[in-house]
Amino acid sequence: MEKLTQNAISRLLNGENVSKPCLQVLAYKRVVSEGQPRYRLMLSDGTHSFQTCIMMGPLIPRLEKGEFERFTIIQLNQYVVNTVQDNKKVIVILDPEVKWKGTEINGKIGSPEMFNFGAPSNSNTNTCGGRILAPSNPSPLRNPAFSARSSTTNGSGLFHSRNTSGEPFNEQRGISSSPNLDMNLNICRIQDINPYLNRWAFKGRATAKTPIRTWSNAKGEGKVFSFDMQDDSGEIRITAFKNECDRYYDLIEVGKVYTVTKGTIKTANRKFSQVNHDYEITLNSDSIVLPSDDNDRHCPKITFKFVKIKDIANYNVDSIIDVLGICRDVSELVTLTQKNTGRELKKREISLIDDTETEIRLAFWGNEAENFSASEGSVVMVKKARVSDFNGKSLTSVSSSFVQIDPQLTEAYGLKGWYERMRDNMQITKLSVNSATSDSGTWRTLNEVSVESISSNGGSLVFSAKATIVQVGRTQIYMSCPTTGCKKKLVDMNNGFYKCDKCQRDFDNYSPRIILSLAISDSLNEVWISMFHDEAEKILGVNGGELMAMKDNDETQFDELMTSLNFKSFIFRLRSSIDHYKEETRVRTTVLSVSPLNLVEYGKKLLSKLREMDI
DNA sequence: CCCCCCCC
Repeated sequence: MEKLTQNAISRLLNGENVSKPCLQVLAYKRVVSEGQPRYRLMLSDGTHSFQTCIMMGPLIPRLEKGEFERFTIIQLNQYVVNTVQDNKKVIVILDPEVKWKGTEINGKIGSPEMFNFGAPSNSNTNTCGGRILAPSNPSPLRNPAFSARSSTTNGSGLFHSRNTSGEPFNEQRGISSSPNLDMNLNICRIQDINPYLNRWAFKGRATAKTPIRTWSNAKGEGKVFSFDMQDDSGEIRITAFKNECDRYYDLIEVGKVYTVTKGTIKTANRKFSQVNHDYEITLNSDSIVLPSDDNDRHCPKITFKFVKIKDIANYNVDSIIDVLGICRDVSELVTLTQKNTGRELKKREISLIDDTETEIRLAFWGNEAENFSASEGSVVMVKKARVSDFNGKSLTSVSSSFVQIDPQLTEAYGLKGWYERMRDNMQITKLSVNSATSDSGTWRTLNEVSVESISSNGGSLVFSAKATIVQVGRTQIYMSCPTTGCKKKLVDMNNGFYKCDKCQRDFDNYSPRIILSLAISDSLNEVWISMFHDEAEKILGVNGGELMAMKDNDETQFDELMTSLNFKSFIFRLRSSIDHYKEETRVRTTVLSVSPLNLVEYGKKLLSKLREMDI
C-alpha cells in the first residue's frame, strides 16, 4: 500500500497539487477519439480507482510494448487534469515512470472503489481548476484553485485567471489577484509575446500544422515541424525540432486550443513565415504545451476569409489567402526537375473557379500532389494558400496550407448551387496561363517594365519580349562552387584550394560562372537585364572556362566578343520584379531564357496579333 | 538547428 500515493485520486481530481503521485494500473483499453488513437487506463491509489486516465501520442508505442501492463505502478512525473463536457474530469498522463513492473506486484493493491464525484468530500469539485501540472516540474504553473472566477467559465482551470467580467480584452491577462496564485506567470496575448518577457504563457488555437520535414546539410541533420497558434490578438509560429518534434507532433491538432509556456522566443524571419508576428517560438526540452479548453473565449474558432478568385489578381506574390472554388480540372501528376539543384519535383495542378467567373490554377507538390484526388465539380477549400506569379497569377499549396474537398460550409453549398445552374453558361476569365497549352506565355513590350506596372501586377511579371541588345555592361566571371546546385562564389585560399562558405568545404577546383549585364531595347523602352551563366554561354558561343581564359589571356578578343553582342536581337523570356534595396524601390529584370529570333515565326505572331485587333 | 514550398 505504501507503494501508492495515499488518496492521490481524490486529491488531484479535486484540484490539489499532488507531486509525482504513484498509481497502479488496473486496466486499459484502446479508444479512438476524433480520429486519434489513445488509451484509457483505470488507475488506482489503493483507495479509489479512476478510469478516465489518458495516454496518447508518444506514450502509445510504450504502452503497446507492454511497459504499463496490468498491476504496474507508475509515477506520474507530469500530468494534466482536464475538465471535459458535463464537468467530467480526465487525467492526461504526460510523463509516466514505471516504479514497479506489473509482474513484480502481480495483484491489485487494496480494495479501491470507483471514485465518486457525488461524495460530500468532493463538493468543491467545480470550483477547482482542472488543469494541473505536477509540481515536480519546476514550472511557474501551479494549481491556481480559482474559485469564483473560473466557475463562471466551463470549468477548466489553470489559465482562467483572465477577467471574465467582460472588460476589454487588451488588459494584461493572467495576472491574478487571487491570493492562492503565487505565480509570476504572465498569460500574454499572442501579439504581445516578445523576447524580453521573463515568464510567459499564452493560450491559442492551432490554425495550421506542417508535416514533419527532415533535413540534412553541412551543419547536421534532423527533423522539424511547425504550427501556428492564434488568439484574438494575433498569431504566432511555433517550431519543434528533433526531440520536441517527436514529442509534440501527434499532440498538436489544427482547431484545438493549447497553452504554451517556456521556449525560445526569437525574431521571426518574414522571408520564411507568413505569420504576422515579429517573433516566433522554438520549443525546447523545458517547454510545456498542454491541450486546453477548446471553447476558450479568447481563442476564436478558425475562420476563413475567402478571397474571390477575381480579386486574387490584386494580391501580391507570396500573399497567404483562403480560397474556395469549384474544381474544374485536375491535371496529371507531373515530374519535373528543379533547374538549380537537379532535384526531382512532383507537381499536380488543378483549376478553380468561383462565381466571379474567374479561373485560377493551384499547384500541389510532393506527397500532396500524389495523393490529391477530387473530381470535376467538387468544391475545394484551401486555407493559407500562397499567391504565386507562376504562369500569370496562380496559387500554390504550401506546408501550412489546409485543403478540404467539399467542406461542410454554407459558402460551399452556395458555390455548388451556382455551378450547377451556370456551368454551361459562363464567360471564364483566366488568371493563370495553363502551362500545358500555353506557348511562351504572355508577350509584352519593355515599356511595361516599370515600378508602377510591376507593382500593380503583384510585384512580379514573367513575359516574353522581342528586343535588341544595345549595350554590354560589366561582365563578371567568378569561381563558383562545383557542387551541383551551389553557385556560391568561392574564396581563394591562395594555397590551391577554394573555400565554399555555404557547403563549408574546400575544393581544389571551381566552375567558372558568367553574369552578364545587358541593356536591351525595343521600340518603346530600354531596360537593363541580368543574364546568368547558361543563357550567357548560349549567346556568347563559348563556355565559362573559355571566356575566363579569353579574358585573362587575350583581352582584345574578349572585348571583340562582348562588342559583337551589340545590336543582336533575341526573343527574351524575362522576369521583372520589384526590388527593395536600401531606400530605393526599383525593378530588377533577369533572363529566364533566350532564344534566337526567328523572323518568319515572329512575323506570323505579329500578323495574328493584328488580326486579333481587327485592324 | 529549418528556411524547401520548387515550375516558366
